[in-house]
Amino acid sequence: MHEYPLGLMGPIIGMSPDKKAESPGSQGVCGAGTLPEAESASSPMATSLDRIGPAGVAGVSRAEPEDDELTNLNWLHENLLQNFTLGGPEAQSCSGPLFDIEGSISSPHGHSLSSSSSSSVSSGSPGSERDPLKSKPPFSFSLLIYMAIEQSPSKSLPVKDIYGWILEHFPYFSSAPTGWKNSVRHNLSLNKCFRKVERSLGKTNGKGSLWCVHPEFRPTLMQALKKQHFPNAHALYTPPASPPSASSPPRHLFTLEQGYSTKGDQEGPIDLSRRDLVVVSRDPKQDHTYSSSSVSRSPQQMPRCQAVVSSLIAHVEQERRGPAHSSDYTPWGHPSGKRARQESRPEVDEELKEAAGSLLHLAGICTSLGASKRKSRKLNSK
DNA sequence: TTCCAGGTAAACACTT
DNA sequence: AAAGTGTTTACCTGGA
Repeated sequence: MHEYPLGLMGPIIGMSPDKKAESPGSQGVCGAGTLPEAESASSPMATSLDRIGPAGVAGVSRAEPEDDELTNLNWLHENLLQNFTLGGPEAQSCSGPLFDIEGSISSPHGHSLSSSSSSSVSSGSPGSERDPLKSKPPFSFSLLIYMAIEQSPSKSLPVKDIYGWILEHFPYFSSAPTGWKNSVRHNLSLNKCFRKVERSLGKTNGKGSLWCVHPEFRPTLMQALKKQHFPNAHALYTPPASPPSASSPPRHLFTLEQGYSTKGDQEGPIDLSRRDLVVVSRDPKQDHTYSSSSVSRSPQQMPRCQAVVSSLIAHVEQERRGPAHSSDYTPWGHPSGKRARQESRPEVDEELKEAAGSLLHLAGICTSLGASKRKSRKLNSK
């Protein structure tokens, strides 16, 4: 019917207002299953999520392993790390302390990210106009939430912790009007990618539920992340295949509907056509577009974003490739971790390959998009 | 011009 | 009662 220009962002935010109607069991699933706060990561829960693929499996060919070289992810990490360094000293200083390769935050509460990056970028001038940390994050709220949840050990976070993660990693929000929290909650509620799981009884510390990422949307979110992460890579990216045409169904739609992208889908050109890097508002109080898909990164911020995103990618990859044990989980505890891995690994590999490819392209790209269109328009209109 | 994604604000209900 | 949380609706903007 229509194509999602983003390739995936379409469905990320509630594509339709009535997500309950679209996924009838979705709420019930989460409602039925409780996620022990501490054990959520290792306690598979019976769920029908992995069976209720919104569109079934018709017409989708499952990914098949490609050549070993491409699916071998060792080179990816090398590439990722190497490319981080291309961003200059900041890249190293940022990517290092942010997360270890497994994606764990090196230290809770702002020390790892905020302080280290601040020292390397802002030179101790908080709120400085040139401080990329105070810049508007180049990610949509969906992706911010996704990153927050993915980075959590239990793959689930209460809203409050999501706030905290965002604040920690994007100090921009610390000085932004509080409306962004509303946006976060709005996203959680509306976005099909996120699911609510109840805290286990007896552990009802704090309000609200835990939120986690719908496993089926993980690839989608991951790809969206990369897309927003390397939106400019299209400048140098030469699609190996013919560009999507109106006659061809949107691949990402398959990806979304399936929950798992296929090799064929992923093998196609990454939709890097999205040029949503327009502006970075330096002053969150002036620009109320807290986060955005229409934001450009300052050159200083790029390595930082790469670090965050790429460590997340590495984190996910690590998880899915790690030794099979009971903690091979999804927040909903897919009944068969083995099966889930079998299905998702090729896909993840594919994504990682794409990410690496994007990074390679990015290596030669110096983000230098023009000034804000949106903001100026906004300001003018106000 | 239209459609859609995303952001924002607000209202409301519920829970702690 | 207050604050936090979750849901829903509406509107706006920008991009395709």
